[in-house]
Amino acid sequence: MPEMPEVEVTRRSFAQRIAGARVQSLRLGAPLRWPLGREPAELVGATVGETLRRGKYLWLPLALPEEPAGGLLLHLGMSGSLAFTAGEPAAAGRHDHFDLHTSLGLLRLTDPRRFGAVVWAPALDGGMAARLLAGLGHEPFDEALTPERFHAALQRRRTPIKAVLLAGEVIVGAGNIYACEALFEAGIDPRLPADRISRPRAARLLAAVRQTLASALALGGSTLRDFRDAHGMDGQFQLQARVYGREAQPCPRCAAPVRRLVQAQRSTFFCAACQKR
DNA sequence: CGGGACGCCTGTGAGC
DNA sequence: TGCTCACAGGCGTCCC
Repeated sequence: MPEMPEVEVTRRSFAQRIAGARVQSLRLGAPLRWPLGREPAELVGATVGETLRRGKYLWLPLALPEEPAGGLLLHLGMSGSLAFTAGEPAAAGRHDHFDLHTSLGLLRLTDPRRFGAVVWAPALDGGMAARLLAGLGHEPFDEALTPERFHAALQRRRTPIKAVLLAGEVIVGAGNIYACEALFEAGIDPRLPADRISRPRAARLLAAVRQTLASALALGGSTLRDFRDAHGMDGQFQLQARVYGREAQPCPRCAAPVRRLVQAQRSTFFCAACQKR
């Protein structure tokens, strides 16, 4: 699934319902991206805290009686989704690779491609979690990320702006869909080296990223194939994508055909007429 | 070091 | 119908 809106929509759809639950058992399916890093039996009896999000990661705090708090860092990879169900859980299917049975219900990770991860860490800023989160940029709605700072960060990269957005080292959360959409909204050619973007255009891009992500959040994210929130609901943003997945269709602004090219091994969709270098 | 390619996996849809 | 191929929302790692 997995850009920031989908992860955040998922978080909101189960965080309140699982908070305070007592862990009863864990079930691991096929290996995910990394090993759990902890004996599952040792987590039985832990109390679930408030689920947080950092970038496209979720942090599920688990308080154990006999040791300082730790938790599970979850990532949904390309094809993962989480479901939280109270009551009688369905039997695990072939793509269900992590089950957290609790006193309030079952949190289940379904991930056909298994690029996702569930990793134990002693703290959000410790162990494996610290390593994985170390290089992340600002949260998109972090007010500390001013247009000036955004522009200054872009000035330090010569890579195409699309790749800079995807890398998440300046600003996290925009994956392939939203990076394409934000660049379209800002009228910026995805091939433009980041350091050639003027201050006013950087400000416009930052606003476009925020507006695109906010819009996707409001629409429950994008469901291209498998994304569902933890209630099993589809997202709707994909229905209003302006360029993503629309190769050869008319640009909604100028009617020129939307083009596709490959950058950093990923498809980029854009309008060569509206998006300027 | 910045920047780019690779690989992890499975599923789906297009084209033949 | 059945096969092969390209492609898919991410990201850590390795190489130059």
